[in-house]
Amino acid sequence: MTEPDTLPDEGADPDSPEGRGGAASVIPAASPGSGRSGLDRRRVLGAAIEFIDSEGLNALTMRRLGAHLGVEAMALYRYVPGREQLLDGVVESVIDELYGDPDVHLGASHGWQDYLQRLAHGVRRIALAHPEVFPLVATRPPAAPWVRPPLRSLRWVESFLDALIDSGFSEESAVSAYRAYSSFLLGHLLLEVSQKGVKISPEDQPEGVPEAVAATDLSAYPTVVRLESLLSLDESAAEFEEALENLLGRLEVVLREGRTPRRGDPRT
Amino acid sequence: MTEPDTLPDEGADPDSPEGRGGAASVIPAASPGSGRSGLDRRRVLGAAIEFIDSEGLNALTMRRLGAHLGVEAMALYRYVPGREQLLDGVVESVIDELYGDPDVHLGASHGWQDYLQRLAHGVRRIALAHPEVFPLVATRPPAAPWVRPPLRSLRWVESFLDALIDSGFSEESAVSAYRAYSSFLLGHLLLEVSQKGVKISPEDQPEGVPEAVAATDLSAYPTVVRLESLLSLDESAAEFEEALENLLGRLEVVLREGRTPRRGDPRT
DNA sequence: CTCCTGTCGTTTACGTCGTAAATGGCCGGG
DNA sequence: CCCGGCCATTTACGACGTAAACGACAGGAG
Repeated sequence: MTEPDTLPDEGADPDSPEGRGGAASVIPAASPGSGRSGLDRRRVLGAAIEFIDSEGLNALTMRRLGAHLGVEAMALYRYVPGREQLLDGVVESVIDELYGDPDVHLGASHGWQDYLQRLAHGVRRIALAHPEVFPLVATRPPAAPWVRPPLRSLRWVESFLDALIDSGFSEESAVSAYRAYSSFLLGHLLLEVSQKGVKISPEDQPEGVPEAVAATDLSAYPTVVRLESLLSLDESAAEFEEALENLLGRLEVVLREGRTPRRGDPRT
Repeated sequence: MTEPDTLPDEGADPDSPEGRGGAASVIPAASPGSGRSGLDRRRVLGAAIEFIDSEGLNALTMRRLGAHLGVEAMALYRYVPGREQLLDGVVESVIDELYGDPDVHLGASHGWQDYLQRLAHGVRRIALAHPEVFPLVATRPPAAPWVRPPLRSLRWVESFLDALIDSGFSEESAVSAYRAYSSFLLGHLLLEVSQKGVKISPEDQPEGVPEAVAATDLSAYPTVVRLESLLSLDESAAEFEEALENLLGRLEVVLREGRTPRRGDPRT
């Protein structure tokens, strides 16, 4: 399964925003002249993403977004029906970045494992590029109960199912794989970005006295204290990779044995 | 009423709110008389949870919560510093319901697998009892980077690590298990509640003409259409169980082989 | 050139929000 | 009896989302 080249030696995360060519970056903006004014739905959505990335989700208001675009708040309503739909548009735009990622393919031309691996890393790249937006991707109610985050578009669901079915999966197995894959991506990536957020977010504490900070009393939790350095290690990339490979392994068994795994079946 | 009969055999979900004795239910409220007035931090938090469960997260405002308690909004500020901290308190209260769950233990007295299984189901019960609150549990920035949702309290982290270490896991394996377990819980439960939300949420559309509804054009997605019935099946309980068992299986291997699994190691 | 019509951003306005500050009722100990 | 502390209310302010009316300006038709 070749796989997209992987980690050189230690550390370097291939999905981190700086660590790659530049897919999963900002929206190019539609207008040809692309000068200052000339609003546009794409531009509004792009500015919203940019704004959330840099100021945080809570800071996004119609008025401020307007100001960011050099325009009054009400001008935005010509391109977006309201704030909620603006956020929906943001979510849609962000996952649409997948289409622009040259490493992610819509079909399983190099095998389903390659397909799933590339797709997973593509989504991870997006999550890491927009850590403040990803929780929105994760929690906004999907259009239909069977469109699951983070692959929130019919087109990707279709692509996913086709890829697996074309590769020999039964329809049941493909659907069940879709569910397992969604859970896996959502859990790992949401945890990873929420953790990333905490590294900076605790609203810069301009403590006059850096000593005696309000560090909660840890004496009741000796194990946590003892393992603090282990717990603080950021192994996101390795964990992601390992969980992904485990999932692929499970699916391989399902494919080989041609069945949907069921409770009560004898193991392996 | 020993449960309103529900699905007879196949489906009965042991974690669904009706399907159990009654752990993971509302807060008992502290005051003995427990009549009308006599505000209280516990009561405020309890009312907030109740309110979110019944009206949705977006509907919660200080003023409305006040009204719900028969009180003006400003009265709440005597018990809670502000809206954000109110939400933090809600999250904390909700996971504290774990302590009241007789099926969840703090130690691994019946083996680590029993411990993890009970804990997982306890959290799932909470998620299903408060589907509108759970996204908050999942996305609120945690206190420290190594306190991961959904087990957002030092006490549970301590309990988790101790349980595994006491059962023979190395410190590294215990930490790595903690991470994998968190991802698993978060992904599955968030997906499950978000899906549950969609079943009802699409703001009741009082369409005059039930025909020709704005159903998006599905003709471009034949596989999705063909598999719609499969996709719509709600197999949450089984998926959860299967993924949990798979995780336990992985951990068993880690424990037996006394190592932290690493990329590149020969597979089983 | 003038006028008409459509597009698009601005102005104004309203109701609601979170919350700081001042106010007022009540209650138990001197 | 009064009086200080507790605790809910009242009042007030700035920011928010958005409905509605209002210009400003462009380009085609006469």
